[in-house]
Amino acid sequence: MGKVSNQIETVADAKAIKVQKKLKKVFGHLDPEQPSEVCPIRDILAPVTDKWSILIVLFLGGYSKLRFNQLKKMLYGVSSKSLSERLKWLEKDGYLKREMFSEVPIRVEYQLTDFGLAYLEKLLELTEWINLQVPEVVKRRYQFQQLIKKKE
Amino acid sequence: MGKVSNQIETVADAKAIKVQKKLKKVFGHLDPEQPSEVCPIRDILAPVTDKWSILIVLFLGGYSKLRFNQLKKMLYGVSSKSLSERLKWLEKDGYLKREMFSEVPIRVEYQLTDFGLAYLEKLLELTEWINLQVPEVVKRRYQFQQLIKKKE
DNA sequence: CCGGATCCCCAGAGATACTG
DNA sequence: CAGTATCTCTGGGGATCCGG
Repeated sequence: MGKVSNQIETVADAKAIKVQKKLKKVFGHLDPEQPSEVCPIRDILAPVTDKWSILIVLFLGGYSKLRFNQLKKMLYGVSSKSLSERLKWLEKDGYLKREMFSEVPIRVEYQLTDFGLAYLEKLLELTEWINLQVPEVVKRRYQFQQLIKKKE
Repeated sequence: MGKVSNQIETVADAKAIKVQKKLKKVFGHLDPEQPSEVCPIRDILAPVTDKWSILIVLFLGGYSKLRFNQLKKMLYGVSSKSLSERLKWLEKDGYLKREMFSEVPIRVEYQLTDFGLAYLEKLLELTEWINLQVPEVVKRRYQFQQLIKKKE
């Protein structure tokens, strides 16, 4: 039994070592004392993995072009301020382009760039996977809640 | 030229239609008036795509088991409160398991579950991709900043 | 001592009203 | 219509405390 346990540990450790190599590439720094100037996760990825940014990219993927208020309706619950900020950020990093038409009333259209489309692909892989996991996660949350209740 | 333009639009639209089909699966509701009870993005995915959660999963992937303060050092900048909350959330949803050893001093180890390892795989795909994009994003941010300065 | 929990405080998100 | 301005207030960080 100890042998089996050891084998399992070895497999897990071998896996961990592979991941560590990838981590070094991604972080550049695994030493917290000497963080690299730009952390891919903290500075590049995380700012566009929040709820609104993900929804913006997915909906722009699904509709090609969308106006400000069209997006706002689809992302029900978002404030003008948050939507505006998220759009500005996504534009700044090159995920989407903003086109303004000086008509009356004014019209502004947002559309994914090639870079945005590449990000969309990654997001679709992630969202399709999570979609399959929803029932299990909901179940686990419920079970966890029951455990808390028992303790009280 | 109009013809070329139309072709491009057609290609983009065909792409959009494909994405729309996937969106319907992921959202369950594309009608904001009738949002589904559980939105995979808002309720299941987004809570674990924040900066700290991503880093936690990646580091647990790289080290198999980690104690609270080990994690805290690796995630330099995180507060005990935030780390504690994120760990609790990730445990609740089944990404990791928490093992407590009633020694003196107390020892608590965190380790990814199979579900957590599956999520790790998805995160690695995403982070390896973003890692390749870092230079371009940094460049675009700089250029955007220059544009703002010019306007001022 | 370690792993949090608690309290306090502030930046940032949200709601509302307003404007080019 | 597409945002800003303003106010509010919650969520997250820092410091401190505490049970095991």
